[in-house]
Amino acid sequence: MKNDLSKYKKTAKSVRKNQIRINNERRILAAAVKIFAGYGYQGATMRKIAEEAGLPKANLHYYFQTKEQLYRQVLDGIFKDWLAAANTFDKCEEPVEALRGYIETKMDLSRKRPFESRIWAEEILRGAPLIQDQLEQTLAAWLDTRVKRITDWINKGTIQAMNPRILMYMIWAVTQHFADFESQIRALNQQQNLSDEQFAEAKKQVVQTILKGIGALD
Amino acid sequence: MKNDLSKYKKTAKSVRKNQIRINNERRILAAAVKIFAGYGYQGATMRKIAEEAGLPKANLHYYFQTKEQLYRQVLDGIFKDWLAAANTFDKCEEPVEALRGYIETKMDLSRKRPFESRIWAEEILRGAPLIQDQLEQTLAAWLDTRVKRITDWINKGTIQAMNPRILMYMIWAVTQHFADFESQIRALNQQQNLSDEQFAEAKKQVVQTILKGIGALD
DNA sequence: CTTAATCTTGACCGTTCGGTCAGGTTTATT
DNA sequence: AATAAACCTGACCGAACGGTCAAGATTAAG
Repeated sequence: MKNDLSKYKKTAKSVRKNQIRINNERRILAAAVKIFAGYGYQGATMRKIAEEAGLPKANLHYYFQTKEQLYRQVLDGIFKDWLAAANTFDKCEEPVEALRGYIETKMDLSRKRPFESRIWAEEILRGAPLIQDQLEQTLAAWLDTRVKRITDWINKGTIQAMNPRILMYMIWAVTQHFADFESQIRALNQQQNLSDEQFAEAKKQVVQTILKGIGALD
Repeated sequence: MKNDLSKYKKTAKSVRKNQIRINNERRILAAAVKIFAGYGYQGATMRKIAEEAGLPKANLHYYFQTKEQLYRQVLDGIFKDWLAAANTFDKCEEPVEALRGYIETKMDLSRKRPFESRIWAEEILRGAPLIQDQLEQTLAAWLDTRVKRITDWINKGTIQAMNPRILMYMIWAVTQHFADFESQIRALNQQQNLSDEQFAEAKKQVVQTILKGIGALD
């Protein structure tokens, strides 16, 4: 009992795009993430992305008009993941639970999707030329909400007095460091990436240090 | 009673270079720091650096043969500052003193020389193509020494048991975040860079959180 | 003053970049 | 089967890149 969309020809096509388009856009975006993360926006070339995707360069321009548009779509995807990582934070009532969940989620994101973290980092490093608006509006509003929750905890005496914004900056800094500075950590770890065990230890220590540091533990 | 160097013509010239050369190399390096930090290695162009330095492009190639050599000299300068920041750490006997001094020094470095921090960050982000050797040798040895000191503190029971390397990663991550992610912090602070007061507050909270987090305070 | 060394620079070069396009092929619709 | 829409791609383009060079200007040395 499948939906009959035949009578909505054009509408259906714009909503549920051709499978060819869906597949190729996905392939190109995946290749773009890899190349942008590895070389930076300027260092990445359409040719490299095309090679990674296994498509001719001209084909990329058929699906994405310009390099900048392709880059923007990559950034948009990353931004959504960024915000979605806060679900754990919002679900929990107590600071220990909420912050532990958020830190762990951000650490897992660094581990599983380091490319995205590096693209984000480079964009910010360059002064956020393409996502400044989103930072000032969407992210600022997002942060305000969480700051209010943390302020409530402080007022209730569950955690010690502090500046909630600086706490969030610290959490972002530490968790994303394991993706963004991976090559430095590798060089300091006998040229080996952190093993799963080492990363689990790092995650535990990060949670412990921050939670204890704000007086939410012990 | 000044030294007579006239009879050491060539030697003197190679040791104490012409003032013209000294001045121009300094100008070019200062311009390079600014441009590399603002645009990244690939995004920076010799023309932009030349404009910033107020010199013709060909003149840059007279003092620095290639863009890569210029970039290498910039990186070398940053690396030295990086290591020198540990002086405070080494001078102090007690963990609270030593770590507080090191964290504060690194925070001040982020505040006063954000360009250098961003160049370093981008180099690591790209996989440290030019400084991998220095990371694996000089920085690894530097870190080993400090890890031993922290391990001593742990064995003496002055601070709680932990992985000293992860502690250092956390310190680096947080302190450098204030330089590397400055544009993000600005967007979340009513489009204003942190004031001196706000930065001082951040510095205090970072020190407090980390020291308390590792059980060195309270 | 003479001469050698150093410094300066506009013009130029080969390469690579992002992007375009015409014309062919495949897929979907009737 | 016929037509239209969507997809594919080699060849090409102007612009900008890092780098070179020859010839002139300035500085230092004897």
